[in-house]
Amino acid sequence: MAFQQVLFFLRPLRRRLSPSVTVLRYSSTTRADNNEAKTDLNDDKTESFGSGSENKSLLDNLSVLGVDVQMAQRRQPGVFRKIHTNEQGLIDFLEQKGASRDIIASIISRFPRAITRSEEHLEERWRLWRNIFNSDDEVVNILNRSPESFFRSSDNGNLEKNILYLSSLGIQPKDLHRLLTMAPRIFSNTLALNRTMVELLENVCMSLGGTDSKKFARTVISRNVYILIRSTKRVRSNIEFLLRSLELSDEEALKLLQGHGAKILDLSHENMKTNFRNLQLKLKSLGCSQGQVREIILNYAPILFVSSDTLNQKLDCLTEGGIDIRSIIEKPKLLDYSVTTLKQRLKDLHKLGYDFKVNGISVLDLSNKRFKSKLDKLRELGV
DNA sequence: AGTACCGGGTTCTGCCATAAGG
DNA sequence: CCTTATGGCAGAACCCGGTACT
Repeated sequence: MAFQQVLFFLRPLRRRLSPSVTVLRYSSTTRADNNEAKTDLNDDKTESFGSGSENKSLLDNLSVLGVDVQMAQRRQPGVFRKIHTNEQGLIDFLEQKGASRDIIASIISRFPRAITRSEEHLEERWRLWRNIFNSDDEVVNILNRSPESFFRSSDNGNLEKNILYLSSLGIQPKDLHRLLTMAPRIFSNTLALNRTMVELLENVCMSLGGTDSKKFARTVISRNVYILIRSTKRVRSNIEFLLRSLELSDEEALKLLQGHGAKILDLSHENMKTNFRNLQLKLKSLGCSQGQVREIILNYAPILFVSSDTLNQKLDCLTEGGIDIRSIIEKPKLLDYSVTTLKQRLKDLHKLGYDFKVNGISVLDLSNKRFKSKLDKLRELGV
């Protein structure tokens, strides 16, 4: 560390800031002054400034870059009382990976502790991420989106173990890529935490009489990449709730959880219950039985993802548009589409005198492109 | 050719609480 | 007391198109 720090201070003054920025934001002191100041402070044997005082040169360096120092200090005050920081190393490192200065400033603003990571640490962590990603650009993108996911943990060994562990479940590189892209926090979880979630899934599988619990866990995780950033408490309550309230047989449960059911396992538990109750009430008001509530969920569980208000609106516009609720229960996937889209389609079809009773409702469940060409064909035939 | 079935893409971070370590 | 590392939480859709089937 000391050696690293010395190198940092002795680094030749490469002017990285554009002159205009320098003029605008950096008036009285120079970089050399700052370095000198820091070198002096380095002789001090303490690791941090006294309570309340902060590293002035660090603040200057960062504000020159365009870091929102106020925000950064509010988020992680401790970083600013440290004597040894590696902000220039981090800046150089990220710049060399293709990050713009704006991105770097934004990263530090949102996760200041990033500047405490050493050169070796950064190199190693980047290397591990790059094993999964195809380019530095992809990594930069994720860092810009979620600096915390990359920088929160200082434990590269754990990161490596996570990758090995997930691979050992049979998760393929393509899916690892999806996991790291969509839920990068997974890789900063401790191995133990990830393992706990996987074991929860495996236990669920075994308790349902499943034979390949690894495959079960792998499938559920691939279906819903957010599972591993949720608490086991949440996922467990959701699974228990679904099994109990739908009175699923083992086979039904295994099928549902490895299919579209996986999508809703990361819902907040209260939300799942609320949406479930609402669906029950709404269907009841439309004259449906409990069995039909079960049926609609088994046909497409992600309708539990739709908030009460939105779901009611969708069902209302469909039933008012002359669609039998029973056909919705059979093909609930069209509830994926927005209220706006559904209304527009109903209007278009109504104009053409489309009869849902004769022709079914699957016409509503098409991509925009397909729906348009379908409309064109109907017009040709009809007129 | 038209339809049914199915799976995938997007971006889901930023904050707080607490344990761990000193 | 301080810090860092880590777990957990809220909030809650919409759409596209490949391909097998008919």
